[in-house]
Amino acid sequence: MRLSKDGVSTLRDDPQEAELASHKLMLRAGMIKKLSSGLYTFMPLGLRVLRNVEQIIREEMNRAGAVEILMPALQPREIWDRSNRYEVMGDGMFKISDRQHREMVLGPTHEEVITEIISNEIKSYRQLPRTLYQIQTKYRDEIRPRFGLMRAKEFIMKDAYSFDVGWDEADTSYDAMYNAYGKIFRRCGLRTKIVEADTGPMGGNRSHEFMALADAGEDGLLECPSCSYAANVERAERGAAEPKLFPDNEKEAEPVSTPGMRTVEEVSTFFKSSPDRLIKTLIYLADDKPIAALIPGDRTMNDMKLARAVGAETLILANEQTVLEATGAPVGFAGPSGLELPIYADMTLKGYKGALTGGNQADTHFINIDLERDATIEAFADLAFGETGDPCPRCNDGKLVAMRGIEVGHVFKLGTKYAKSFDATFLDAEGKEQLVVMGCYGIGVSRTLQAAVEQNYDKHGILWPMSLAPYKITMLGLQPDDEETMRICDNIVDAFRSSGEEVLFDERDERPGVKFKDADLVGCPIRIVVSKRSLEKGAAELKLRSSEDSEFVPIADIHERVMSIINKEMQN
RNA sequence: CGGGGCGUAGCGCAGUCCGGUAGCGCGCCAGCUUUGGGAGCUGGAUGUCGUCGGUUCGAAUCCGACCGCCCCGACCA
Repeated sequence: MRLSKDGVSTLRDDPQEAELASHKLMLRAGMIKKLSSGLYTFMPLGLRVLRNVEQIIREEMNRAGAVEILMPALQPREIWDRSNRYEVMGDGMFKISDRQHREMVLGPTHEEVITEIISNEIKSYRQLPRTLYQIQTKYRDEIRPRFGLMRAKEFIMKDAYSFDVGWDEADTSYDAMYNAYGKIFRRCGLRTKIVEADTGPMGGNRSHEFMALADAGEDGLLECPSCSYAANVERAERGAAEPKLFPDNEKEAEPVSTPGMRTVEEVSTFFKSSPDRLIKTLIYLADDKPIAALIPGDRTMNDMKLARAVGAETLILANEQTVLEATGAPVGFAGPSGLELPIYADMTLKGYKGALTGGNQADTHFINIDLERDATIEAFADLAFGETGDPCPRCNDGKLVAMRGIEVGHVFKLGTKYAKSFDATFLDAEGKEQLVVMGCYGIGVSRTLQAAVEQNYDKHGILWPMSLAPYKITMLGLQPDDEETMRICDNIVDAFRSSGEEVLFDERDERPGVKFKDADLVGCPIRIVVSKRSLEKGAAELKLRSSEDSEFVPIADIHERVMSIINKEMQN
């Protein structure tokens, strides 16, 4: 590809719209262009990277025994009614209608379609197991699209679906995908962690997320360095901690006037105490009934954990009015002592003595609270988000470490949820009708691309892994006016082409500095410079994007030399 | 949905407070010089100042509504 006429345009300044390094770089390098919030065009270079990710996925999916198909993005409403997800997905789906006023949705995912198709297709246990996949555009009406390709309204996804005769057999299919995912992300040059995850609205009983590690990631995860435990922070358990005793822990509880002291910060400053000495009391509506939930003042409540502990279908934080009715005090002064509500306390509060709580009365807090002496606790449970330093739930000596990641893949064991909705059954060896057991497996293809940038850049631009680079080789011809230089460049390009490698050839009438800057920005891993200076030595200059050093290689050797670098790199 | 910020040339921005008919840098076009890390000089083109309405002799600037983009998010017990 010749740079002078293919319309690749780079930007010198960071676009105002972008915040994340990867987002800025993709825009600056001309890989993507925004049409509107959450909607992006893949420009020539970006599209080539996307195709490389897709190709890696196809190879590993096929190797794992999955078969590619392509389903419609546009789907009739009825199949979403059958699985009961038209309501569940709610505003997360784009809903449209055709000219007959028939209601349709733009598919955010394809469990419904695949199960509908497969329910007619599969009749006998002899046809199982099967795993089908597609690479396709998905549509989700995100609450807040952000960070370019990271969270878009329209994005490219690889989704796979497995069908098995039973639950144990489904684990085999699950493991095959799990292993394939590991290979895919490794080949994409990503550093990932595999974490236990919640199944959420998908349903099912086993689930892992593949997280590309990045400080800018939207997801939190916790890992134990001593054992293999790793989980999404939404789900991560914590090991038991030592009970906390604060000063004056044998004294009687006593009300103290705390005018206007509502926040943890205000109260702990007022009492010259650490925030964890204050027991935060939050009022929730659990299935429309008020409950209280307690956590240490320095912790954050995990609503999902609380809902599970309470056994509630719906859980929302109470509004000011409800708090006033339930506690007799305005927001900021709730406490467990004397509270006539079911009280759920975080497990770390067990044995808390000498603590501070709200007084259930305006401008009042209690000191010297012994939680189990001064309040009636319905249950102690793991309610708060885990944090760095919390004990590992699986091993004795481990301390959890928090990190952030980008969710690039997610695998679910679904079970029979969709099979039931779509009557997807087969006859087993005894001639009995059985429900197929399903799994589903997603990779954010376009997100993976951006995650790769987020993990591989420096102050000059992108450093593409060899496997994803839009072109593995970029060649700069520094004297485009010089016939001899151009002839040699063309020969080099032709030689690589006959080896199957297209070269990004910068033959623009630009000064050398511009070409160097753009080459660094675009981030092709191998750079060849052909110039008068190099030709005096009968050589081309070879430099890797990842290295500071360059060397002159005789023109006659450059092809072989570069191909060996590529081949070596691509084997990893 | 709530809170905050921003919309002025392809990109990055000034001008808005205090109304007088639009500017800077980069990029683009032409010419000359230059040619290994975002060149210099000269000349030039490019704008419904987000949209609609209002106030005014006069609006990028003041007022109102709307639209778009970005960031944060029940922060509170």
